[in-house]
Parts: sequence; structure tokens; C-alpha cells
Amino acid sequence: MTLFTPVVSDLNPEQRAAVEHPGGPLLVIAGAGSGKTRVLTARIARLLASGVDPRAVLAFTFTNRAAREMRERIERAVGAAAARALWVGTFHATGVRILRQEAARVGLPRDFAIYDREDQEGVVRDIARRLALPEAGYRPALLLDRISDAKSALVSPAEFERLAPSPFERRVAEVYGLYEAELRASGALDFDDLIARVVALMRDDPEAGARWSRRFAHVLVDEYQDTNHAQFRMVQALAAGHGNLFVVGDDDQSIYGWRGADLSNVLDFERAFPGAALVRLEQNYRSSGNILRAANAVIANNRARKGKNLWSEREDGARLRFALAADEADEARRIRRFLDARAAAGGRYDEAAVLYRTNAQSRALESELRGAGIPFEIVGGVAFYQRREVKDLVAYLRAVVNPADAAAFWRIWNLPRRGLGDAVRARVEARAAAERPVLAPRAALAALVREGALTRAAAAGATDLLALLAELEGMRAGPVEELFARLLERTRYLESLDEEAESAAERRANVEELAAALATVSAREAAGEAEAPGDRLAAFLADAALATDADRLEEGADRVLLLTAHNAKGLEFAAVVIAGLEEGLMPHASALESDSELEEERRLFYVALTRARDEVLLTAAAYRRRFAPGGGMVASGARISRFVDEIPAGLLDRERPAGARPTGRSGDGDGRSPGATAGSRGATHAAVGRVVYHEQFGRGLVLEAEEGSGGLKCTVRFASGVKRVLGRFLSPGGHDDPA
DNA sequence: TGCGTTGACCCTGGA
DNA sequence: GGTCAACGCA
Repeated sequence: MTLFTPVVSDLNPEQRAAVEHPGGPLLVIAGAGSGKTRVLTARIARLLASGVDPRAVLAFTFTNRAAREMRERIERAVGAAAARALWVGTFHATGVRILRQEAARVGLPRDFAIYDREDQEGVVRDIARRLALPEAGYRPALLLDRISDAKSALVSPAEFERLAPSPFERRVAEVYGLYEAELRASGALDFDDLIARVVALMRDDPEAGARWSRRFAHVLVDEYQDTNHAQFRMVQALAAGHGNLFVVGDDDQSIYGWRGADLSNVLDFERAFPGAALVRLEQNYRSSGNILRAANAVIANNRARKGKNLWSEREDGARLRFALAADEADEARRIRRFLDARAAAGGRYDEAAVLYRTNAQSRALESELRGAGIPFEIVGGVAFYQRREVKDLVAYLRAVVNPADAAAFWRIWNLPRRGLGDAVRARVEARAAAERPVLAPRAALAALVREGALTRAAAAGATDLLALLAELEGMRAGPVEELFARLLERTRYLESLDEEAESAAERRANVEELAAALATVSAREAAGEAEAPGDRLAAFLADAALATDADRLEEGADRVLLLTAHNAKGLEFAAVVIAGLEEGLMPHASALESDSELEEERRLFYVALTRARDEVLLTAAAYRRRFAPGGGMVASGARISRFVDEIPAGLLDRERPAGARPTGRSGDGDGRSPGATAGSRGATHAAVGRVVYHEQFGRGLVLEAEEGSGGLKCTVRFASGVKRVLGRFLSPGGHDDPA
């Protein structure tokens, strides 16, 4: 393949060693900006060039967008036919693909539903209600987090119960068991199942295990540092037959520990795969010398790392800049001015991005940029398929594809209004539970209608619903567009949008976008790409369930991107603004108590910094308005993030705030503590992240500080527990490091 | 009995 | 600013 040769000659020696690795397990430690995507694609291209069947190559990417881009690159190198035959996708998408093929063996309907977070919470909420769990302490989200943790560690409800040390844990185990039963009855899997069920299949079914471990000749994994235990097991099982496992990762960029990512997958790779080779990519091709030095200095503060030193042939470039703003509006203004200045100098907007820790921070930026007429796009927040109107219509499609899908059914059963409410729902659930196996709600409703057990009004509504679903089911074999058009017509969905004021136009546009997305499925079908006729809807729904907002990013539009640091992973920009660099925000308050979580926050900051090629602006706000417990907005002050101070002084220009009150400079009294001056009554030492002393409770760490009617109210972690105390009862607690 | 309204509580990140 | 349960009206 001559197409491919020039690619290899462009590689540095380490990159080439990875690409030309003869076989067997290989761990590539790829620092930020070291060209790992090139290495991965070159590796695949080389495998294909050397005669490996593209159908026998499986590559895991972190996002659907990364999968699409990788496929496109490979297509340019080796042609469309081979690129299409590759298995490239996220763990979840690959899990769906395998499980759809194995549905019968796994005991699933072929078109199983995929429950998203909202569906999951609905299930858990119902269970909690049934068990009469007190709301406080048993929030659905909390229960679900525990269940998800268990699943990504491959712990079953029975095992969970056996290991449960406390009454709370035993309750979780009980909910977990009921949750699993509910999903089974609904023919549904959640995100964690998409991985765990593949592992279980290969472990428990020797024939399937052998077949899939031979199915591929090469397995490749990108962003390996963010795989969890279940994903590790899936990789291990799929590579067991041949041992050709090529993983690329960077321990310094592991930022999904909260989602179960297990860094030991990287650190113990050589133990898990004996004879593994190791290649390090340490030459950075992205960032200027100053940015790279800053990033290296920051990450050097972490202890849990393999250790590496990125170097670059690039010039030093401009120094990084830090600006302390008075509040979040002032911060947004400064960022806007920075963007203005770049534009005035001829820079494109799409070469810049604003990164932040929490999605809520986008609001102030949004209004400032909108007011200034700077084009921007927010990535994240409410993703397209999570919007109400889109979810409503997708729920109809789900109900058509999978009649057992309870979450979808309950979403649409009274939409539009059919006079069906809680009372009827209770009867449906009772009817469903009266049979073994338990009936799907839709079947139970049909039974109630048949038995004449409903009031006239409820029966009329139910009949209308069941007839609509039956009619749509009858259209499944035809074009998806026709089915969708009929759905809109019969539900009068667009008309119902008009009734609700200003957002109607936007919602209507979203419905149209959904229609357009469905049309592309039909087009793919026409081009012979779908697996089998009639599957197009199910395939579309699986894609929709796994789609993220970041996947929709397209090149070419000239706008500034606003996104979380998590979402920025894998991207790069000429100029990067990192906003909200305050203790309690970045690092986030929830991480201040644990060394390992704090190190993860530092890695997140490192990831953010290393997105930049030429220019970095760091910002913080002395006061930030936040929603607080107790209700309403309060101003809360904080210290400047420790991460800013970890950047060597010579690399960083600090700007004074317009009012020039807090200096934000290290070393001059409490100047590092802008929040310290929050209001006249504020105790200067009681800022987030500070160690303080309390007469009664002793030494503690301030987790939160906010201005209340009685002065500065602080949430402080003492040895005896977390307490809420007034700032004036606190005194300085000595050095910053709570032993 | 359904439905609209009110009030309590929440909020890190995301496949 | 958003969600959800409780409440009271039609």
C-alpha cells in the first residue's frame, strides 16, 4: 500500500516503534499532544496493509466522534470499503453491536431498549416508593450511583448484598436487585449492562466466549486510562484468543475516576498481560514551550503517576496569563475582551475555547458573549437527545420497537393528554404484577381495556393510545419518515408545542432536526449499510441512546466553543481560556478532602492546559453567585485555585482586577484569598480550602463559605464531622495542609 | 379523578 | 433554574 508509506516516514522513532510493533500486548504511554491519534490510525492502516482482514480489527475509542474521525482517517489511507469493515466504536456502541447479535443467547429481545440516566432514575424512584424508603438519604440519584459503581465493578446484587457492611448498603442491595428485575421485565439494558453483559456472556457461555475471543485478530484501545474494571475485562476477554492488544493511554489524563475508571488498568498493564511491551511518546507537537513547561510543573505535584517529561521543539511563545475578576460577570467580560482582541488581530473564533469545571458556569459567559455578538456554541448542558420534545418523540419510537419498554411507555402514555393519570397507573401496575411472568404495562393496560375494568373516560384514552401504537407498529417495515410523520400527525405534537409560548420555535426546530436524523438512517439503509431491513429504527434508537452532545461537534463553523474540561478531552485549540480557577470550583469542593480526588482535579486542569497550542488565559472570580442550600442565590468567596500557584511565576503574567482590591498575588498577606474580603463581616481566614480553628470542634477544613444574613456561613469539615458554623467563630488554623 | 399550581429541594463531571 | 411531590380546584 503505497498510500500508507509516507505516513510512517513522518513518525518519530517511538511512534514508529509503536506502529510497527510485531504483535502481543503493547502499552503506549502517550503524553498530551504526542500524536497518539496518528499512531493509532497508522497502526491500523499498517495492519490492513500487511494483509489483516479489516473485519478482524476492533478499536475502542472514547467518544462516537473519535470513532467517526478515526474511521475517516483510515478511509483516506486505505479506502472506504476496508474502513467500513473495521469495528471502531466506543465500548458502549461495541457492546450494543455484540449483544444485538447474541440477543437470543443472552435472553434479551433483539431490539432491547437502552435506558438512559433519566429512565434509570425513574425505575429507582418507583422502587424507592414501593419500599417506602425515606426520601432523605435515599435519593434515586444516590442509589443509582451505588448501583452503577457495583455494575462497573461487575458486582451482582447477590454479591453486593453479601458484601454489604451497613443497613444502608443492604437497602441498596435490595433496590439493586429489584432494579435488575425491572430492567429485565422491560427488555432493557442500562449503560453499564452494555459492557457487563458482554463480559458475562463470554465468561458464562463457553461457545460464545471462544467464538468472540477468536473473532478479532487485533484489539486496540484509545484513552485506556479511563477504562473501568468491566471494560478491562471486556478487553481482556476479546484479546484472549490472540493476545494482540494495543492500548494507548496517559495516566496523567485520567479524569473519570468518579465514573469507575481504574488507573490500575494502566499501572498494572504489564502484570495483567505478561510479556507486554512499553513505548513512551514524550515529544509534544502541540503546545508552546511555556504552556508545556507550565503543564509539566503542575502535574509534577501529583504522586500517583508513572512519571514522564514532555518536551517540545517549539519556541517558548507567549507567557500564560491570569486574570482575577470581581465576580462571574466581570470574569465573562474579561474573557469576552480576550476573544475580541484575538478577533481584532485576525484570529478565528473557532481557534479559541473556554473551558470550565461545571456546566452552570456557561450561563454568565453565554449572556456576555451573546450581548457582544461573539458567535459561540455550548457543548454539553442539555444534550440533543435529552431535550424534552426529542425524548418524547423518541420514546414513542422506542415503544413501537420494544413493546415491553416501560420507561418509554410511561413517558408517552398520557401524551397528548388522554385522561390517564396516577389512579389508572396504579391499576395498570397492579394488573401487570398479577401475572407471572409480570406483564409489560402496555399489555396490562390492554388487558384492563379488554376486561372492561376501566371507567369510560380512561378506557377511551387507553384505546386511543393502544390503537396509535398498533398503527405505528404496522408501519415499521416501511420508510421511517412516513412513520414519524404519522406520529406527529396523530399526536398533534407540533400543535401542542405552539400552545406553550416562546420556546415553541426552538422545540419545533429540534423536532425537525430529529426528523432529519431519521432521514439519514433511511438513506444509509438505501445504500445497503444497515444490517437487515426493519432494523433501521432499532439501530437509530441505539445510536440515539449513546449519542452525546460532544459527538455533534462539527468542523468549520466559526464560533467559540464553551465546554467543560471533561468534554474538551481529545480536542485542541490555538487559544484556551480556563475559567473559574477557584478553590472549591477547580479543584471542586467535593474533592478537597481526598488526596486521590484532588490529584484527579489536578489532572483535569492538566488536560485543560494541554489543549492549548499558543495562548492560555486563566481566570478566577473573587465572588461567585451560586445556588446554595437554604435556597436562593448567595455570593460565595473563594481563594484562587492552588493550581494557578503551581505554575512557575516566570511563565505566568498576573493581571490585577479592575477595582484592584484583592491582589491575587501570592505572598502578600491574605491577598491570595479574594473571598476573605467577602463583605464587611467576613472572617479573613474562612475561605474555601482554608484550614481553620473552632473553639469547640477544633481544626477543620472549609468546604464552602457563603455570605448569609448573619455573616459568613461556612461549611467546615472537622474531625468530628461536617458542620455549618459562622465565620466569626473561626480563627486561622495554621498552615494549609490539614494533616 | 385528572390537572394545574405551589413549594421544597437540588447542583461536579457523562457513556 | 429545574425537577418533583403535595395540594386543592374543576
